[in-house]
Amino acid sequence: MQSGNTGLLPGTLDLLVLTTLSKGPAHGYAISQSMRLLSGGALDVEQGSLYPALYRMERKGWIKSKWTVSDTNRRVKSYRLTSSGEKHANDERASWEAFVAAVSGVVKGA
Amino acid sequence: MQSGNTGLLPGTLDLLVLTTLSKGPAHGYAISQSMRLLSGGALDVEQGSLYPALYRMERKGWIKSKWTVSDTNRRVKSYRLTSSGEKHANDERASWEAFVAAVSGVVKGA
DNA sequence: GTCTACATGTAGACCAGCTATACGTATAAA
DNA sequence: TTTATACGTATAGCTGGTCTACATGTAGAC
Repeated sequence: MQSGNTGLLPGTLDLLVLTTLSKGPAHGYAISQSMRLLSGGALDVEQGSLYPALYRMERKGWIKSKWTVSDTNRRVKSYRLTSSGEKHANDERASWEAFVAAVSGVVKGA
Repeated sequence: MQSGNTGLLPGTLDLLVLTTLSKGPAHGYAISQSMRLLSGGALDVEQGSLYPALYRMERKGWIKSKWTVSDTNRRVKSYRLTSSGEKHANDERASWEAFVAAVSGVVKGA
């Protein structure tokens, strides 16, 4: 069961994850926590959304994974941003901002 | 072939259409033009996206259609917002704004 | 010895949106 | 008069990301 998102996530999840990773490598669980924290609790990305997204992005070469041990002493899969991913994140951020501006244009009237 | 949107539309299209209709009844083609105009050309909603969305929303009772004749002397299907649709539009706008704030929180870092 | 938080993973379904195409009309230009 | 173009509605079929729901397992606290 999720709390915050209302079907708006599609298309934004990649940007969210890539941005989070741009602050440094992290594993899946930590990424979801980080997103929840930074969004003030509004964004609650389920595992069933997050993990498939991570695989997808790794397939596309935007991120790379490596098994390590977390500071909580658990085996975790740590992801880091590739340079290709960094570039893609910038593109996505630009698109997102343009889109928000466009929607605002409509919602606020001309 | 579309120009502006990059997969971000899902979840926002309803809000866009309902908001457009909140300014007065309009037919499909006019709605798409209106959205393009108000977004400064950034939003280009294809017929294959718009018309199914209109049916969906009519099924849900948010809008109502009626065949009329446009000022260009053509048979057009004019849509108007119902009170239920108006309420829903407000809810969607609130969700959208909350979501934008949440994403901004992540993208801009805390 | 049990409970909770941590952590990864996947099968299956859902469904909105995209592509592509079809059909048709009013009006103006050639 | 025929052609072109903007106007206008419609739908079949695909794609693909996300959500639901479940399975599995460990570290540390109590």
